Amino acid sequence: MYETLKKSILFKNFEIEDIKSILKCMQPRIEKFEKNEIVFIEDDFVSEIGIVISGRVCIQKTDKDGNNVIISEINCAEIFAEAFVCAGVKKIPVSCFAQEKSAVMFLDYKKILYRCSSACSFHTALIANMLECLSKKVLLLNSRVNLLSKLSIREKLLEYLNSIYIETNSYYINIPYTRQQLADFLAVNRSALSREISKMADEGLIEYNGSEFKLLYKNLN
Amino acid sequence: MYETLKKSILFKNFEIEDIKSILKCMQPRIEKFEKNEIVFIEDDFVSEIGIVISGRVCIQKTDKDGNNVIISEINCAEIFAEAFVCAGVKKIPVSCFAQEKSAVMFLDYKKILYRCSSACSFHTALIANMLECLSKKVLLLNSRVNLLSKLSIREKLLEYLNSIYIETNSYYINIPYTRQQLADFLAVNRSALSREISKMADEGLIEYNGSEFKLLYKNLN
DNA sequence: GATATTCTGTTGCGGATGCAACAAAAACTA
DNA sequence: TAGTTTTTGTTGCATCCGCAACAGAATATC
Repeated sequence: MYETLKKSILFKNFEIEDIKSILKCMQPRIEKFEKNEIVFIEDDFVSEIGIVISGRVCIQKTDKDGNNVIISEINCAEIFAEAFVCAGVKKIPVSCFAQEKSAVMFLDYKKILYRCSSACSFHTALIANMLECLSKKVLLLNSRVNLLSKLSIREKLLEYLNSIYIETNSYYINIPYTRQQLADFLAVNRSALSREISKMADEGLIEYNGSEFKLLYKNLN
Repeated sequence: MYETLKKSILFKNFEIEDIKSILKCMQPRIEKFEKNEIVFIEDDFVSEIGIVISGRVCIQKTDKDGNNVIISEINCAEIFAEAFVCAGVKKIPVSCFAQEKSAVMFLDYKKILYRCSSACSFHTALIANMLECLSKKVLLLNSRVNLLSKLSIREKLLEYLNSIYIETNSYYINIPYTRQQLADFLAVNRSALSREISKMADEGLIEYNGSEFKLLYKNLN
């Protein structure tokens, strides 16, 4: 667990021993979730920051027509709910589900922000890391806005695949979503997405098999 | 100017005298812009946080097909570019234009983050405010993702008008955008937006005149 | 105040996509 | 393994919306 925490941005530049003593002071709550289990749901009162210790969770929102949107995927060592807690929002406007069997550590945000006697020396570094977390989340959401503002399903999908390509630098992409989830992420209809994917395969832009994609158009230029 | 700064979240809980001494230490750069003038443009090297002293600027992005998206509007006393600077992004992936005649103060982010001899006592409070700025921006972008994930122009527009209604608690809404800008904000085609707006007026949902809207559906329930 | 420019609404057209229904494939369960 | 459930791809239909073109209104420029 400490190895995972050490990888998280929140504990960047901390040694495992440091993390241990900070946690001793913060008295985090650790909770385990089965696949598809609710971590929290819209309108819950959330006052703690979540850190994924193992597994993977997903932030999403369902509107009154039943349309579901995946806002972001939170992987191991990543943190979530920090912006709402940090901004003092009580009733959280999104839901969170475990995508697979997961463990989550919850930290009281106030204990990060305000000095306590023993964690005092780590305090400043923790806050600097918190700034980094938040600003990275802003960047993530910026790219999300960028994707969602594309007009066609094809453009959205290419934008998404491209972002993974840039991250991994590989033509072979394995996405962490089912078709329905991918549709929810791109904010499009599932069957229309399937249709577009197979059309793109017909045109020789991509090859695919379930959640595995190969980018062919990347070879062209 | 100091009155404006005092209103900004970054200088929350500061007295004007405090702000003056902080600024003396930070040596900000103040620049003036005419309407539609470029504040910065995509791929510029940006290392300073912007605060709008007067007027209004707009963060947007144009893709390779020439489609323009308005990411956010930055009003007087609000700050911008902070997330990119804070996250250490050098080449900024968005552009910024003055929406009207404006003045912008640019602050070196490092001088906020790292203590200097004279501003030392204000340092902690500044960073706490910075956290608030960033978390509020995350919330803003979250609602933006929520809006853009709506399927139809009508839903997007209603989502937008509703958010303003909640903010102002008034049926009478005056939006800060031209039609083209509203279309860019909702990520839809301008003429299709105009069509939908007049259709909604035909159906008695709204009344409008240019950028003035009256919500009629709000009276129904 | 005259002219030029920009903004807005309107409309026809065609294509993209949401939706529903269904069948095949895959994954899960007992 | 057999049966059940979930996931995925396919297709027809209807409609929404992007696009282009244009005209009138509003605004800016001189």
